[in-house]
Amino acid sequence: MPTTPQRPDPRTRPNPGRRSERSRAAILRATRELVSEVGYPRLSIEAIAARAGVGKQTIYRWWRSKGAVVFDAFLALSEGADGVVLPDTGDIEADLKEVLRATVAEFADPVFEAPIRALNMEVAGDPELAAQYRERLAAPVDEAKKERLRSAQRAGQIRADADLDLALELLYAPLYQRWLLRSAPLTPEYADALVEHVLRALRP
Amino acid sequence: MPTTPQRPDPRTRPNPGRRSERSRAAILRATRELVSEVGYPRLSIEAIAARAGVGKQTIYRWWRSKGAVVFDAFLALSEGADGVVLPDTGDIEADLKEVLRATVAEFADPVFEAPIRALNMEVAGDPELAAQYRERLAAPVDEAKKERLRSAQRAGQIRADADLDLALELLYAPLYQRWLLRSAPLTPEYADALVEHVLRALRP
Amino acid sequence: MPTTPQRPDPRTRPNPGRRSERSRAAILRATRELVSEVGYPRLSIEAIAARAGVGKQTIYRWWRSKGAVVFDAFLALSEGADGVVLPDTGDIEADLKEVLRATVAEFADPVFEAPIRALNMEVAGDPELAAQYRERLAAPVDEAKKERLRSAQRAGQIRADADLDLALELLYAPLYQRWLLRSAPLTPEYADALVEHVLRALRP
Amino acid sequence: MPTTPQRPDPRTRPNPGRRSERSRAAILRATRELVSEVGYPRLSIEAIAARAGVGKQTIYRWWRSKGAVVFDAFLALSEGADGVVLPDTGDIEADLKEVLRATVAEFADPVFEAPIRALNMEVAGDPELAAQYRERLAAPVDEAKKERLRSAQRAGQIRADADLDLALELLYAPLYQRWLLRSAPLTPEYADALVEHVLRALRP
DNA sequence: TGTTAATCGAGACGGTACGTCTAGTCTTGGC
DNA sequence: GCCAAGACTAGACGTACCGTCTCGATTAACA
Repeated sequence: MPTTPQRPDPRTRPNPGRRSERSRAAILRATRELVSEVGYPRLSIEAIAARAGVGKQTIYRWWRSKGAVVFDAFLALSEGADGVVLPDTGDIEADLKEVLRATVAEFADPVFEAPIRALNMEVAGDPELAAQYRERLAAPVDEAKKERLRSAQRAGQIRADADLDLALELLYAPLYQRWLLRSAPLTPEYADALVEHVLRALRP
Repeated sequence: MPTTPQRPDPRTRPNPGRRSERSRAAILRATRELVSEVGYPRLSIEAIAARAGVGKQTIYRWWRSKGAVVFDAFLALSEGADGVVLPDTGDIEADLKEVLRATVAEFADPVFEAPIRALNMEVAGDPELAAQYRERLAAPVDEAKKERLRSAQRAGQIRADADLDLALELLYAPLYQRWLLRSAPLTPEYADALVEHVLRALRP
Repeated sequence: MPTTPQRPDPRTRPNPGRRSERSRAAILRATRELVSEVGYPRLSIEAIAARAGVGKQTIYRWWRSKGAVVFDAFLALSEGADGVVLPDTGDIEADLKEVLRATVAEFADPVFEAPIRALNMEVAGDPELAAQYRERLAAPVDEAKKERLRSAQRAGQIRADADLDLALELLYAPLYQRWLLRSAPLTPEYADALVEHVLRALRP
Repeated sequence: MPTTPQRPDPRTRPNPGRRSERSRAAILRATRELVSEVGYPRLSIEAIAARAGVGKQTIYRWWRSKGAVVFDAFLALSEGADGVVLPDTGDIEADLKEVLRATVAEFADPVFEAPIRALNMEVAGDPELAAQYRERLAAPVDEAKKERLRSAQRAGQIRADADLDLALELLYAPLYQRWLLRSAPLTPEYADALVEHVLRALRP
């Protein structure tokens, strides 16, 4: 599904039916492959076009920048995960530890690591992409997380007046920072400690 | 002071006295100017060399990459701030709020914002630079912050067994993340709320 | 008209109609100007591209080397002189003296001298260029000269079994050598003496 | 022995005894090796200095240009051949054929061919070197050749009033031209034909 | 014999140009 | 009118050398 302004929505698409779905898929696929192979900074539009068997203009026609292509390429992967729901065993601490440990594992997996890092670097430098990132990737996941926290509020495990946005940041930002800047090792124990500290701040 | 492997320490420097201090200073100065003028992604080694009145080889001789030059350029600025000491009024909450509000203000200042963002993007993508970053920029400041937290521990305002590294991350990572990804506005009130929440987790 | 292997013939041209005639002409024109201004050894592809308002790649795309560009630049000048015919008054000695005196004059003219010398130095060092030189520049002129010698044979002024290739060399090589190595002054009298000696060797 | 203006003569040498003969020999030796290995156009002063274990300045101090070094390097080889004498069996035709066949063989030997060609290209482009070339390399050999022709004059095999300089050019220039421009194959038969034609022009 | 000044190896310096790569635009011809 | 293909201008990349300029460290002549 389209992401960039040029093609923001399948229903609004300028020339419906004229765009080659074949080319679009080939471009995104080539982009994913190349990011894995050479890394984001060495990725070039030339190489994408060549790999995809596509004219460069076809890329420039539909995407604003290299970052936008990469964004779409990996957005396409996470799409379909729309109905994200976090586990809810009734024990918020156990559930959060599980989720954060999963995140730690994801960050450790080089297959995911490279493109996610690329995406984050690009997002850091491009406010427009950042907005896309929030709307299309972060927001749905964050909403699911907040829903789990609300459930904990109803269960009396978290203060009723807690700022859930801040709570999410307290939970995820330290992990994110360690990963992005490689400032310290990311371990399951770290995830646990993080959850324990944050819950201490959130309990009634 | 030197940062890159090629010139790791003035005392260990390969050919002491042979390197032109004049050129080194001109390069770092030109780099700072150009980052401000055109931004990091549009910064080129060619332009730095031209602006500094220096041969390109002189840059390649002493720095590994564009990122390394930028790093040194801004490192040189923060140097001299070696003996960082945080305010200590005896009230850890008030002191932390002041410090975090100052950080928020710094991130809001476009003069600092652009190069720091550039540096962070570069550090995110280059493990070697990341190590330099931790050692030379982050470590001294973090140590000062931890010293203030230790003082609070002695005053009984923070638990004696608290993990201070984690405490620092809880305080700063959410702020860092909001700034880097522009995921939400950075306000003094946010800084206050952050401090309040984190202290709740750390109190005895 | 094309010279280099990459574009050997307008009819065989790889992508007919794709190459920019405008750029090609600008490049050859700029080359001629620059050879005159700074001389061949100081001629650079960078400068040609800049003067022609052309990307460097456009030069590298269609020519193998600086020498090849220079070759084409001056080949383009002599083209059109395809139907060279030497004077034929019936007196072979007078006619040859006239032609060799003209060659002497040409070598003395600094406007022609510089590029021809550049071309000869390049041809001396590059067998491929040398082949082009023979085919496209030397051959037609040599053929015209041999035709005049054949006419003299028919008139009984030159032996019927004379080796005309050798005859040409005897006539022109001494002149060429004096010019190239500047081993002695080139004068009209020298041209006359040369003709007289060579004809003595060729007469029946 | 010195060649360039900076060191024109051992007796006039500015600081007699100060110059390192060791360095001079190493430079010329390295130059010969490198010309053979990479060819003249790819020869660089940097490489010569590195190979010779010499500072670049030591080369620039004593030679005007790359061409001057190469010139000296190969001049040193032919020196000692001062007292060149051509064979004199009494039969000028046989003797000249032998000498020209030897020249043809020399031009065919790749060991000699490469540096001589390099030297000729350089001499063609540098009038000052050309003068050196004439004085130090060509003159002695030409004098020996003319001496043989004079002997033939005395023997009545060549006209007494023949211009011997022109005679030499008629003999050697065609051969030189064929070799330099690779305009036709150089064979012993060609040498013979050349001698026969030229002698026909010179006989009484 | 010790002084002193030129030469030496070494290599950093400001530069120019190389030949390659990519950006982003434009043009052609096929579908 | 989109598409693949690829030529175009533009300009940065990182490398190779240029010729000049310090640096000490020899080193040879003179004092």
